[in-house]
Amino acid sequence: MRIHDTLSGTEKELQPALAPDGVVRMYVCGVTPYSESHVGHALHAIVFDVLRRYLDWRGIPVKHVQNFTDIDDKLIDRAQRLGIPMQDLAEQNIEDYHRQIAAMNVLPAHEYPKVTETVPHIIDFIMGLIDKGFAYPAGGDVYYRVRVFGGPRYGALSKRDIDDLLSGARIDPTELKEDPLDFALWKAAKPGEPSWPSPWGLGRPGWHIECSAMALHSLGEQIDIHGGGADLIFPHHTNEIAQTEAYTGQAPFARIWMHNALLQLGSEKMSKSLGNFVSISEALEKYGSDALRLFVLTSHYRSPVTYSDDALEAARSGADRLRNAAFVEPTGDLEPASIAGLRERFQEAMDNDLNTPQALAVVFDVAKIVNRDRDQKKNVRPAQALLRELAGVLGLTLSAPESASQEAAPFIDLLVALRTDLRAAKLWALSDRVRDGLAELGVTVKDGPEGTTWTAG
RNA sequence: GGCGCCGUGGCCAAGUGGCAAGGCAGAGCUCUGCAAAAGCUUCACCGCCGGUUCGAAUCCGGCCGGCGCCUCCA
Repeated sequence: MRIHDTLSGTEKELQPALAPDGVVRMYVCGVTPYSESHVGHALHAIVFDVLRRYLDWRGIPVKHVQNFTDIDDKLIDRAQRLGIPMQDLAEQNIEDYHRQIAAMNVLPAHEYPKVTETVPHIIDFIMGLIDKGFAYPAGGDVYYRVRVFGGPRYGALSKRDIDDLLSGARIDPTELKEDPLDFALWKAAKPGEPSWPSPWGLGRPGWHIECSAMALHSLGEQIDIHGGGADLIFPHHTNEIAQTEAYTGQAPFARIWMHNALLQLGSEKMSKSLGNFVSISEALEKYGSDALRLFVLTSHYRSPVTYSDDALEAARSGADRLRNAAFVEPTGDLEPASIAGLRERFQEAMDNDLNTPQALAVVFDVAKIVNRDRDQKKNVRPAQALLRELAGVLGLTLSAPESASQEAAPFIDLLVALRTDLRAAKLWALSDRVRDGLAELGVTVKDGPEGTTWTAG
């Protein structure tokens, strides 16, 4: 398959994998767990989950590593304000993250490294950079020499000129940088901050070094795919390239840099620091997992999407349509309609830089065939099986609505049976009263040629 | 200021040289006691202007209108 690579600006063929075992090495930058996850993180998780599922489906083995940056300025600030240890706060939010992505049917990564568990590797990494002249200690800090790495090479990912960056460089008079462009690999501890011993005294890792160290140790010197949100292109991924390529002497660090566009809310980017976010749990409660996924996947991962209730409701209706088709009673036995070519169309779309909107169009086409076969008394099983298979690659569950309660089911069955008798007696007013009453309680009753069915939820 | 992106039917969104996928919403019909679900039919010439080409939504130039990033951020 082909995936757009941010560094070259072109689509690149994914295979063959770099590693001799043929396993695709995929490192995805995860979250800084200082607060609840929002739907922007959901989009990110869904995009890489779909890539992962698709590779699985194609039989391409993949190792997916996603980190938690659990040492961070905001984490420290917030923990201090709450009066709890930084690690406790991080763990709470990491647990929340795992819960939310599980609720979205996101497959867990194979590894979830944390900075707090990587500090020794990070220190080794920084020492290596110092040895090679790419980094220098100053005070209790250690900085990376951007200009030694090289301007054009440093600006390549973000397509910027190093001298333009200079104007935006953050200048903190307490830092002892040789050059304003240099960035911190290690920060000396301030009073009250969590810290770790190092050759440069007590301190903690800077923001970018953890990912370089984790990727190196979990996946190796060169990897196939490095992913993350588009907001990480600069400075985070830019600095990762500088660190890793300087340390290993190997280039490129990642064959494909894959970035998802950011989710917008109204016209503003949804962001934790802007405080304008919708949490994942909120969205899931309102619309459900399949609707959220459908919303994300109806646009291409590199196009920004705007979160809105209208869009989510439309997605929910679409999800209902797919689910209905998946639950059509497979009673027909005439020769089924041909589904030839649909699987290929799906694969072609996905191969083309994960074109999920086109892939979804195929899924909807399959749903249409299911419904048509049903209406024509044909065997719907082949189309239905394909529907479930392809929807599954996209991580859609198409699961039946949650039954209100198992205890209620026999009573609902009884009411529905009673209503069937009323209908047989053509007592329409009474039968409608039963249906309306059940509807108010959240139970939908449908009369079909094969009898009456009901769903709750 | 620098870099980049976008403008396709009522809404969302693919398509990036050969008569415009899909979803949601709407209309008509079919089925149905009614309803729901479903099927069939119907609904766009692609921001504006110019150019290249046998042919452009798709390439080039200009204009108008949105937006993102530029060291907190998926």
